[in-house]
Amino acid sequence: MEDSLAAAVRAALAGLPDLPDGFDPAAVDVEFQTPNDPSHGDLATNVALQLARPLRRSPRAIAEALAAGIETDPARVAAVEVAGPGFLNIRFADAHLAAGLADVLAQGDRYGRTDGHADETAIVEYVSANPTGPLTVGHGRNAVLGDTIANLLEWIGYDVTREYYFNDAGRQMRMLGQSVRARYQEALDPDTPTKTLEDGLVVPESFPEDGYRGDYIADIARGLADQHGDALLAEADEARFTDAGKTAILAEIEDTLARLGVHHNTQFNERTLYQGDPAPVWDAVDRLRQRGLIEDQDGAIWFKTSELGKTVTTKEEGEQGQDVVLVKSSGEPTYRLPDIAYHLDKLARGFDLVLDVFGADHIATYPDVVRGVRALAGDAADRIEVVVYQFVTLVRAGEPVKMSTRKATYVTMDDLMDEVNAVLVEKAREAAEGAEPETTADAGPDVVRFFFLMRAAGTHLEFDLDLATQASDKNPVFYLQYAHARIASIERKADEAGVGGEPDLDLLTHESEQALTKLLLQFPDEVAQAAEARAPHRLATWLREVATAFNAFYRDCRIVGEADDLAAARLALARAARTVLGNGLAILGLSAPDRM
RNA sequence: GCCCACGUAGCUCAGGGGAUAGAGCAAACGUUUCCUAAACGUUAGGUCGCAGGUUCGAUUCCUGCCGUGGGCACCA
Repeated sequence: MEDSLAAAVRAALAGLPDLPDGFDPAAVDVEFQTPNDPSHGDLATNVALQLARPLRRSPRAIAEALAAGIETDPARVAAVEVAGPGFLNIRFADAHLAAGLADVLAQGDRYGRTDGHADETAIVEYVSANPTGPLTVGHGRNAVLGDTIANLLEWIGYDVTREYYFNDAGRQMRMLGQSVRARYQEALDPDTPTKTLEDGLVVPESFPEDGYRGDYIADIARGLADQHGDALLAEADEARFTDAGKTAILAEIEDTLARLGVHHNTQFNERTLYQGDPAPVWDAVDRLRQRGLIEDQDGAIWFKTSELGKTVTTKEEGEQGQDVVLVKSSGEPTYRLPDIAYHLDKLARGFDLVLDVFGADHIATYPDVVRGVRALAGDAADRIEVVVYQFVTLVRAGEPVKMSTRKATYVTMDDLMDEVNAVLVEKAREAAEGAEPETTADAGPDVVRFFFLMRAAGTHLEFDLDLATQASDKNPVFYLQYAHARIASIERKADEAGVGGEPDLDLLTHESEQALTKLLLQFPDEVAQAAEARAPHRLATWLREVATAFNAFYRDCRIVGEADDLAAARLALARAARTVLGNGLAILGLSAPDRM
């Protein structure tokens, strides 16, 4: 619709007399917006205001000439009006709305999909939590964002691969193994000598200074003790313990993600980057070296990012170039090297879009990785894109909870979902006056998902546990779901009453009917915009408008009990609204209940 | 100190070069003989952090300052 209107505007422009030399009407970018004020029509363009200077004419005069010269399809456009300083306001014809509505119903659960990126592939990397502990609230925001962005990309045509990258090499994994091993010794022999850490925690003497302190470590160790007795004490290194820890923790993470409705197609193990001949990481180093971007110093391997424009500014020395370490003098790579190799791998797999979702703590690190990739893969590095989200601050009893997996001061996603769900079940029980409530579904995931999705990724998210659980029945997710359930209920009632048959959509002339219809027709555009911006919260915000518009329609227009033809038309509109709400909820990864 | 993000109603947040800046919660008052009241309506609430700049037009873009959070290791 907007494309054809833009073409019509350009055609009208071309027909204007006395155009200045060198002015190309075909090159004018005609943009439309939906006015906030319905009296300004259904679509508006400010093209006349923008052309005032190049055409050296008043915007109002341009707008009037365009309005007079534009040719539009009377079946779709009812009026083109000039307003204000020179806006061109376009009003849809009723037939356009009826045709659009029929299209919604025909497409059903595919309505909203567009093919702007058909034949393109994308890989979205998200969660990628190291298997050193349970999934925390911070990981949860990553998981939900990544999963939903992947959904959005699919809806605009991408063939999407959802990947989980495991940092299963390096120091953290060794630390995990040593932590498990220490707890294993303790499990076998309660008299194992202990020490007290800074924060007062009493641990076995062999427990590493910054080991992982959560109870789950002791649980895993106890499992090993039960299964193997003291046979593992003779193990030369901690590999066996690392493995046991990793396996157990991954299984737990998988369960939590499944509960959240988050899935991946592929896993990528960091370890594989060190395997093969040549191993991808060392191959990357060699190739960087060939380009003169490597310098060996103090036994470490440096990446000469200074030659690629990286600078650091200090008060004493001003601005100067800065290099970064790829491999420490210990022989152990920093995160940068495997990350470079990993992204090269993703590009080599041929993806058109390589999207990473990660927390604000990575904000300063990815440019180094991209520099490395660009040095070796050239402009293909442009396909790499990053969605950075700010951390979730958890507030409990008015106090911020500082989260650290290692120190075991964290709230897990499961805890959070359990807590939310428990409160909801309790409320449902009260509402049912002591009887068992009808619904027993786990509401935790929907509430938590929506909470994470309703805000822009880049904003700090304060999650007040007390408030979130206390006010959880006010959570806007229920507003959307309730509207969906309400429509489903109406459809059941209408069915019983025998409402149906081929609807005559031209009967939908009520203000509330038209307002709702216009909103529903925006859905594909809203999805596409949210997807292009990698911004799920836009869809979440917009869906609320749909629910509100439906509630207004519900208030003003009855279905069951009205004349047959009108009832059938309204039922069709209600069904279209349920289609949009249902599809929107599906993209956000939320359930769309038929009753509540 | 340097880098990044954010600063919009009492609170939590949308919006974004354009016409009168929005929503939810909280506050006050209403709506149920009728398809789900988890709903709907009305009222009240604003110097869009501050100061410059660009522009026909800035809350939106740019610069500086202030505030908040995060990052600035041969940690990831």
